[in-house]
Amino acid sequence: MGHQSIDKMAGRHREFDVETALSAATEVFWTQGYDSASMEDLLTAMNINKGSMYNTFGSKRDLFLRVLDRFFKNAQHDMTAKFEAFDNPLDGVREIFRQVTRPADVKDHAKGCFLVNTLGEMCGMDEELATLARNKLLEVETIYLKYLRKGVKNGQIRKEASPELMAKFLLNMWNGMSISRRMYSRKSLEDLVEMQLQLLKP
Amino acid sequence: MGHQSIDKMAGRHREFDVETALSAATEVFWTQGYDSASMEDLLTAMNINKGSMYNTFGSKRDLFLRVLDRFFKNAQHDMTAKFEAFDNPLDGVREIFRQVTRPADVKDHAKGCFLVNTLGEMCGMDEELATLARNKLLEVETIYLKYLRKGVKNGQIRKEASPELMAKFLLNMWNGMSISRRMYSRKSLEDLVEMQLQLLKP
DNA sequence: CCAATAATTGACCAATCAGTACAAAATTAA
DNA sequence: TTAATTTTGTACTGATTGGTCAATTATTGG
Repeated sequence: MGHQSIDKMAGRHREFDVETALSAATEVFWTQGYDSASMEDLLTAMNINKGSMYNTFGSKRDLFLRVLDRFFKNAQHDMTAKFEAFDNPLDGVREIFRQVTRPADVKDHAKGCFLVNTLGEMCGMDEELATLARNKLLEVETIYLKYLRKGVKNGQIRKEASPELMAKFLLNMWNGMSISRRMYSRKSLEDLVEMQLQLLKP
Repeated sequence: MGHQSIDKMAGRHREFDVETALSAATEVFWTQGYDSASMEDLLTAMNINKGSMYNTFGSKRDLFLRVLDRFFKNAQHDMTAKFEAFDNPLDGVREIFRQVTRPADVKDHAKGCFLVNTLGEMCGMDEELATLARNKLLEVETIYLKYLRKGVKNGQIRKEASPELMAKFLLNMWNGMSISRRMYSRKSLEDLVEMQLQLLKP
């Protein structure tokens, strides 16, 4: 069966690029959610046929798992890169939340955060998928924690509050903004970020 | 056709209580979301037949509109009552967020906030329903604003920040906690509330 | 008692859902 | 060239979707 490397393998070659297809599928799942995204929507976006999809990915659910995993790994890298680009973790946080206040495409506001959406859709419905999304969000929290600790040491982050709680606070802020961006102007979102960041300053 | 008062009306009487049925439908829509809630799920919970439902409410969508409206009016009353029960608006806010940190039923954590869920599910998919949920959340914001202003006058709320921004902040906090309650312990949620409430204190 | 009206019931409907089956096409190893 | 293997394309499947319809039942006013 499928999922093999292309070299030294008998049989017809795959005609589509898996990464490109996963990227297209991500867009569909992200904008529509898991349930509302139909196989027809997905196949049209991925520009492949049913046979190719089931042969390569297994099922709609398996495709979603691949998409979710790939999305998270990218997010993890982006986030870490943003923290590493600044000496002060506060600036890293600002840069991360710039995705929310000033997204590349204005349409991104309606999409929100893919992990938050998935947790919201699946919690109480499909605990396996909910747990997957929840654990990835908790990994985001541990990234916050790492750089907050560094900032506390350097006197850039207040040391009166525990880094653990401040990390949870940042994730809660992210969760909130993932919803609030669907209702507020850029100015309000920016004001909201700066106001809340006060809680991290020494 | 239907929707009439019971007195002075020819024809068979309705055998079910509309409020009870709406309450049951609310539970289904709240836990499953609009799309995932099937007519079968709804009819089972409401304990009525298809004909009765379509005769009384019109369609799945119309039923949802009734449910959403009824839910919001109840929430509006509860919220106002909680603010009115305390002299200090900070205590009103604490009482409102107690729904999140200490819900009547632990299962409520998975349900989150019905308005937040609806905005999340519908934004980018069904703008009419999204706008409905968004506007109701914005009405929640104006309730916060009213009592924050009162608190500023009484010296209970800090006057350095604008009440408008603080109201947005509270709604953002609500949005965030509606997601975060699906991943954090009661203790963490309570710490999160108290930490963030610092931003409102004089 | 009868006509009008309205709620209930369950059978029915077309559309859509995720998923399968299988033949045709393309590729490698022998 | 041939056998083995894999991908592709499409027709098909059974289940479920929201919604309709008409017969039945219950009620009111005349």
